[in-house]
Amino acid sequence: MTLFKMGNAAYIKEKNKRHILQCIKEHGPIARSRISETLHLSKPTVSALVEELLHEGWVREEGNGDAGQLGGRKPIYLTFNSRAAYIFGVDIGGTKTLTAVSDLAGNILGTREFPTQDNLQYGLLKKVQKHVQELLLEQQISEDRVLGIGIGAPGTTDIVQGTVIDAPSLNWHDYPLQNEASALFPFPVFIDNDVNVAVLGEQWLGSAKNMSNVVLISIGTGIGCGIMINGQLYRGASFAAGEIGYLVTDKNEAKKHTKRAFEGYGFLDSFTGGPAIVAKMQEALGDKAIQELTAKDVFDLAKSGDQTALAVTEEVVDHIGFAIANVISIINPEAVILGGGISKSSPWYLPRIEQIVSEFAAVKTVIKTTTCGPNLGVIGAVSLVLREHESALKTF
Amino acid sequence: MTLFKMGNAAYIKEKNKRHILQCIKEHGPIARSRISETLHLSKPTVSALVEELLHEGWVREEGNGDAGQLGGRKPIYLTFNSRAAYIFGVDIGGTKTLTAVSDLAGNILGTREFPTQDNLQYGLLKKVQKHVQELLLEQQISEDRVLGIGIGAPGTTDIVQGTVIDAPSLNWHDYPLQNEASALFPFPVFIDNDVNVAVLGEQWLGSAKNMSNVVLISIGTGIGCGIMINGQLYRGASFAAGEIGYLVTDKNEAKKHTKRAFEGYGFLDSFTGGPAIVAKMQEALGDKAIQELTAKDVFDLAKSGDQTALAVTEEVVDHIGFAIANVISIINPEAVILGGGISKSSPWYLPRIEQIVSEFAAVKTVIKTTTCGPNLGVIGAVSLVLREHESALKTF
DNA sequence: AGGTAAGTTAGGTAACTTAACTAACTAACC
DNA sequence: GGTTAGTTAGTTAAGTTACCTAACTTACCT
Repeated sequence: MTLFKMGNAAYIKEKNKRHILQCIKEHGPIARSRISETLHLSKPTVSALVEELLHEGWVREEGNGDAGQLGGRKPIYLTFNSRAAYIFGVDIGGTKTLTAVSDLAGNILGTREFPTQDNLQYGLLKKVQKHVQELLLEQQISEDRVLGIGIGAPGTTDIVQGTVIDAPSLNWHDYPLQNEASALFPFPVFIDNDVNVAVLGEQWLGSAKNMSNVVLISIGTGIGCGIMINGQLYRGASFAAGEIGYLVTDKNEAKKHTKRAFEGYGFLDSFTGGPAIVAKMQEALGDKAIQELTAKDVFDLAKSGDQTALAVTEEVVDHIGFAIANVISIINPEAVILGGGISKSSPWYLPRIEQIVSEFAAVKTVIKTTTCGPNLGVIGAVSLVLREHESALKTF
Repeated sequence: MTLFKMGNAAYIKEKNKRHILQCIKEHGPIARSRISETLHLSKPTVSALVEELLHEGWVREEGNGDAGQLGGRKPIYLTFNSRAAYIFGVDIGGTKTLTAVSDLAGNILGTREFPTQDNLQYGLLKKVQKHVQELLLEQQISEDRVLGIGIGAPGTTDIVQGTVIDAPSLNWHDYPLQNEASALFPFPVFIDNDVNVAVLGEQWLGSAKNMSNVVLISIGTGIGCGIMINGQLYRGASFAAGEIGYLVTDKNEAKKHTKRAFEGYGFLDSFTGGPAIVAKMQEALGDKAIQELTAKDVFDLAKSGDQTALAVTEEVVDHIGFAIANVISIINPEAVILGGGISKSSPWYLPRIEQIVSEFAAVKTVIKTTTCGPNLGVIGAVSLVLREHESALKTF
């Protein structure tokens, strides 16, 4: 990839430049003089690098501030130009695929979506490409102003090879997503697992803002978990970190099943997965089985007071609670964020999870729900681009 | 701590110097010219920095190598001088406290030990200090040649405050270990949890050599787990990462107990802890209960074929197996290393654990046992000093 | 001798720093 | 109300440092 260089003067200049840009981004309107103080860089250095940043469009001079009480020249405020470049985020979900453009601050400027399943055969990426072009036109953005496109895929993803190892809902196996996408877009493509992408989003603009160690647990079609450690996404030795669908929360139950029972999915999946919930419910209903039942229906029934549904969902929530407690005992995150489909009805089951966690986890840990809403996936994908993109400073 | 400086020329020089030293350390006897190639630094730069390293004693010129087939000047081989400085490692265990001196390559040059419990009241650190002085004398090492002393403590450790939050076996609660020790030694003191220290050791010189993502599970008095992620120790948001004594592997069993049952220790501890094992065995024996029974006795009995002991230990091993499977599903490490007291009898129960892991964990993962032997603790403590010590280059 | 490789010397460049400057403003005094 | 002193923001100029390239010496092979 990028040439291995480490010790020359250019490296230190770029590093300082990055720091200055970061400082302006974080500390809002700020004067050169203040940057010099906080970053322990000399005033001339800051001025020179800011000059370049101004030229390159990353930064704007935004009017003069007031002078201090004791007098002195007015500071010239610098602000980060979040419109210096644009980023595309794509959230490939089991049901729909969302495409969005955002500025550098994560403001979603426009979105498009289409049903995933209908377009699987014909070329899902072709459709995304169409939406990207529509959004470019709509928002009057020129291609060379786009930093890159981030894609979150619902399955294990090898970000080194750029392939989706396994995404059952899309029937993708070792699908070279990054290569396929790179052929369609004139800017860099970054891909990752949907849960990983979700933590990135939540840690950037959601309820895990600025937390260095945080875990997002997504409960939807399956159960998954994205882990951030030391402010960085942790993917594991073989991109399988956070596969909590395999957690065993009941060893006696587990021993009853043979290996076959879990082929392709884990112990916990067989209790908390959508199909499993429906099956359990049907079994409990016996001859009163309902046609076309979904997991959401079961939860809705439970909420409305149905005793059978309540028993089934309580069991599910219990399993999830213990799984979360186990994650906490191992990872000791600052907070656990709950996301995914079921997180909407969180007020109902959150107390039970909190209770289990407070009783059984090694440390008291805050449990929150996502705050990014339905755009979490695309926001995370955008964040992925910002984090992985090496040269977020190169002139263009 | 160390002054915040990042952008000046001195920084890049030190960085390059470190890289060169690292390169010599790793790639054995190596010529300046080869360093220049592998590190992409110019020959004059390498020569200048090597000159300094020679002066400071970190590096030695070790005879000339042979010239190449096509002729040319013979290379001057450089080797890392592992005797440039020395490090002390202290392993405070529940039963004994080991003190060792090592060189920079991790060679243990001498050790001393004393029973921990007998010296708790009188001043454990005073005794360590005595042993350190003895070793300095014995090995003819002058104080100012010592980089630091690393101490592994059997309990949750706050490495920022430098305190041991809780170490039941020593009756330490918020004990300011680092401060207390710093008062006794004329060189820097570094402290950490015994399990954390153990992974460091195992990753430096043991069976996890050079692995970036690895987990060490220690089964002794309690069960604990040290986690390395991206080549760095991961301690968690509140130094409680890896508290697998709290993992719940049987939610129905867990729900039977009230919170009180686990006060201070976790669900798994209540099945795999020494006292728990003994209690289970006595219960199984009924009126045939044995006086003065220890957990080790139970395992020994099981190994000799005692049916009651076999049943009890099998249950314990099962719990441990599922706990390890859960750790793997969450962390996805390159390998899991088993350590601690019981790891000696590993050939006996390892197959069962491997079976559970292969059946229930999300990914196939190698399970190994420690290879550092009884010195793992002190080697880890030495490694801690090497890793935490910022200025492993400052002249002295 | 001619070729090759290791390591050194000399000169140039690029980035930082400090010190001194200009610019712009407040406060206070005559 | 005008002048002067003090303060802060940002620029200019000179000096430092650590890197690089290019040309060299040393030492060895055939």
